[in-house]
Amino acid sequence: MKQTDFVGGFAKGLQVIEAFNAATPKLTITHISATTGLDRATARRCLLTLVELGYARHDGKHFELTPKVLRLGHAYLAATPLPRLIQPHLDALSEEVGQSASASVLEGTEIVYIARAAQKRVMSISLMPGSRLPAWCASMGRVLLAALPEVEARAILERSQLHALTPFTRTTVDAVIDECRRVREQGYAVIDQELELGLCSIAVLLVDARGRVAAALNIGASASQIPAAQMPALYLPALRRVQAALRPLLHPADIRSDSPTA
Amino acid sequence: MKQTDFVGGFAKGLQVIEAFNAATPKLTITHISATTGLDRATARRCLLTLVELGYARHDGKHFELTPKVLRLGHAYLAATPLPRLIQPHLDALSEEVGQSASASVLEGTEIVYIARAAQKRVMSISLMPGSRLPAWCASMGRVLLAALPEVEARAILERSQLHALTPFTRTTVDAVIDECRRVREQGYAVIDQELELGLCSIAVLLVDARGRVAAALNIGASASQIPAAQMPALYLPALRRVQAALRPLLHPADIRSDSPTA
DNA sequence: CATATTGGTGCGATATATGAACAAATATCA
DNA sequence: TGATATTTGTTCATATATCGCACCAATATG
Repeated sequence: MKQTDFVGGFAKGLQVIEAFNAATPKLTITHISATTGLDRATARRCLLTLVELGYARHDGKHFELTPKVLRLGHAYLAATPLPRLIQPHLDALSEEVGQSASASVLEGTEIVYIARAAQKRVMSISLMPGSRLPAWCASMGRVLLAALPEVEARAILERSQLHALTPFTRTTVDAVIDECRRVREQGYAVIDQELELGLCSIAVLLVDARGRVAAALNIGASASQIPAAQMPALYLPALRRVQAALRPLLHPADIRSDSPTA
Repeated sequence: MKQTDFVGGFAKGLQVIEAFNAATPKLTITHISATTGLDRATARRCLLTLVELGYARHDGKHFELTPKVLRLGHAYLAATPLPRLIQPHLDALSEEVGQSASASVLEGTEIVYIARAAQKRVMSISLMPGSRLPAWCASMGRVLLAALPEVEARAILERSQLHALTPFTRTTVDAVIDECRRVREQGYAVIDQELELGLCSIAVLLVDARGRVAAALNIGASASQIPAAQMPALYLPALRRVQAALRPLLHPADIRSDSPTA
């Protein structure tokens, strides 16, 4: 990439948008400047630009995003065949088994939800397209990691913060790699309350006609209701059916995002 | 706003992201240039910047967005109290009545979904946070328009393309304004297959403790299953209950986006 | 009340946008 | 098919706009 083919102001502006999150819904210029590492003057110009375009609001002191920024994320969901292709299958699957079904792709050390059909909620946070979870302790993350060459999976795990989210969480790179081997052999991953107490899930890969990984598919359930050990028997047939139905429909170009290791 | 407080490159880059949509998932430089009105050289620089940052991919010919752009839209959903406040109530409401429940805000001539709890799908398109529908023919749009001063509502309608989406669609500004008056009096809006055949819905406003409009709330159902005429009797009590539960929780600052009339 | 922090401003150095020119690829037509 | 026209992607020079710094004013903090 040539130096002259890069619009610095654009990159900085995107950084500013991403500086907003649950912990910091309303931000001051100085706060943004500190979070992004941008100069205060630059952060201010980006924020005022966002306000001018209607993507943010400013009450004189704090800035906050407006619903208009949803246009941006929605541009992906609307433009990309993959989520739209998968969604109806998720709806049907979710209704058939009476549990939530989701699809996600790997991005860096996290999985990003690209489609979801929710049933009664069992997780503490509500997931939706765009939501992110750490790959190493989510069922879809496990199958996606297992699909990578082991050195790559290991590299991603090394970059992850493997802290225990529950007493059941595997917290070492080797433990997760071992589990990924088993996942690769059996063709699915089961998570038993490693991400959140009371939650278990089962995931499989979605591959295209040429066997290339397009996304992951899962079903989540309440652990008290459906013990993890029973999940393969209960849900694997349905997951396999969706997997088979989607295989010929997935286009090779829909493959994972391969974001730079920034 | 001072000329020097605007980052042109940022604004142009955002235009480029929004140029991607369902009709045009993969775009060439020339296509983007034509859509946005930017010079080919400028469009190219923005696209290469997106690729460099991992928000887009480039196969030598076409550009397409990656799931990473979902981070941007999600920044709003994660950072703003309103959707997170409403979501659990939608989940409960949706489960109680066995139909899909959604919340949206007005943005320009459209409503933007900010939260949703889906049941079995009755619409042809799948809605999710970030999805947009024309305000004038959606139940939530009607209550939001009805809440505006009539001149403002009229101005928005004048800017809308009021074409018939079904044989039942109201297609004149005056007809919609009349309906808005009735909506304002009765405190809810019912749409009977004006947006899509077989789909009807009922909506109410969500207001904060001081009576200011925060969002709209609706329940949608299959028209063959639940005739529109029965919706108020069936669903209004539940909607009113959620409305009342949320009123003290909504903060005045969460109010609608007020995007510039660009 | 003194001090630290924040928001806003002006300016020079530097990076970007622009439109034309060129090259490569693609389409069109005899 | 082969020659020509058209479209597209890329490069370049230069006018222009942005960046980051230093500085000032206003506000918060102790």
